[in-house]
Amino acid sequence: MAIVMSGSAHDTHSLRGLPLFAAMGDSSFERLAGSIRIDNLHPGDVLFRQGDPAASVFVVIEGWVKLVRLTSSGDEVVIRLFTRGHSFAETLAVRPRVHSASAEAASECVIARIAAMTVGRIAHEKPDVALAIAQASDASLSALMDEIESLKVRSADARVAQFILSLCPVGESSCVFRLPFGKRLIASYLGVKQETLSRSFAKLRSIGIDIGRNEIRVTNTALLEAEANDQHRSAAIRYEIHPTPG
Amino acid sequence: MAIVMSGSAHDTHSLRGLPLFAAMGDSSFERLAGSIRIDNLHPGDVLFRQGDPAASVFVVIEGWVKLVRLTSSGDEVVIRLFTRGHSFAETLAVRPRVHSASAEAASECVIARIAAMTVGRIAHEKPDVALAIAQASDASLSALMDEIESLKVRSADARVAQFILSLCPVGESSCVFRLPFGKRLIASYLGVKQETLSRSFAKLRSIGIDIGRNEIRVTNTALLEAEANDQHRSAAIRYEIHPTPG
DNA sequence: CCCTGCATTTGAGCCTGATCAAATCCCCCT
DNA sequence: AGGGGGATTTGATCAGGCTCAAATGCAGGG
Repeated sequence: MAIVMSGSAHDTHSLRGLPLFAAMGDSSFERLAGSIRIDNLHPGDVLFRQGDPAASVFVVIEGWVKLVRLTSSGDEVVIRLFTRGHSFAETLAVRPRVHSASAEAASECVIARIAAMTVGRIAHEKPDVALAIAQASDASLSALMDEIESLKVRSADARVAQFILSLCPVGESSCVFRLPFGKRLIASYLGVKQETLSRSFAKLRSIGIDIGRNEIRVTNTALLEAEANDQHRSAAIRYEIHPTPG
Repeated sequence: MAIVMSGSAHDTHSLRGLPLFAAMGDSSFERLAGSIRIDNLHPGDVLFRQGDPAASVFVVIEGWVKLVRLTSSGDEVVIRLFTRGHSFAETLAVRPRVHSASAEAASECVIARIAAMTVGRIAHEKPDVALAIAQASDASLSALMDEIESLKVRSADARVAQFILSLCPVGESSCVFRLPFGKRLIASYLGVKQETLSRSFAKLRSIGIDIGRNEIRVTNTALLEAEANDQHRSAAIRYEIHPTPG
């Protein structure tokens, strides 16, 4: 389970498969590999804070990292959750800049970290590295767009269902797993209050989703999927309901 | 006003200042310059559709372009609005992919377009081009994060105020300008219904913001800013309100 | 100048999700 | 086993924003 600190051969090999690294050539990866530092983090450990100058590029190997912003009114909003394979702060390696959000471990986790300067220097020489960065940020872009779409058109219940669904292993019609982090965090990520989240969970129980303190049991993924797509209110067909008027 | 079609010297010079191009070196820009095509678009003109394979990289020179997604239930959500200087679909030049959203002119506009293959080819040789792409996508990332934050914590009224504010020229304490596009679009971008938007506008009238059919008159930017930050409900101080309990 | 069609506004009522408050439940420590 | 203390649930109520529906305003065509 635990991955050894300091890049051993085994680490290096498993990193190679993660999107950011998979997108670059062998020689680029080799050059980078020597500078990769592996860290084990505990929930709450801070990777960087909003306003800090960017110092590293990160890749999540195991566990979860939350990206949060402090609002002017003092509360924190979760912008995004990163897990296995996700990289972040990659684009900041390109040109020294300040982080526009804070990152913090949301669970026990293992992350790879490379000094931004190193990545930047190599990226300036090897286009494939720069392109890998661009590719990774494209993935982020898509993820954020999904989130925006969700926030704009889906109900809180649907977002909750969608989130649980995203935690289920793909292809399984039923599954049991544990929540990787607290419900407080889930609520903030989904943009709802904790009480609302709790009530949402309660509703899900009626379609065979059982949410305990730390454990989730899904008996039928298909039902969950339907819920995530807002079945019930707003039937899909809205236009063409008028019998030819003229 | 109109910029000449087909890259004349003048075009090239003005393009150079736009973020995407400003971030690359002279020689890279020169190579790209020959492949830039300038297009004049009318509202509704489609640049690409969700699902299309990416063919070009775009930069808005003048006017507005909307990035929209079709939801499973058939209605369209505006994900983002691009205007002067914004580039999009840059990251797709890196590795041929499919667009995850559609882009369409939201007003009369002028855009620069470069074949994705050309950009991709050059980016593979010249790191500064790849880096310029990464930088541009970082800007997009920030913008999307702003939007997410806004959707999660701000009220509809605050978002509306914020939007109007974003249209005001910076540094002016009062201004008059016209809406670049319809209110229907604004509503969808802000994630509210048209009726709600209309009522929001009505409220703004009480603080000196007059919204006509096409024209907006702002008498005091500061008031607008306060509104955008959700002044009134939820006063900033929430903690430490208990007189020492023990 | 009137008419028609569309965009926007306004009204009334409802529903989702927030708020405030209290009750439980768990985990962990002693 | 007993007792915190935080996390979660539940209840009651409120309000922001949506829905349905109708009125009004504006622009182009005849």
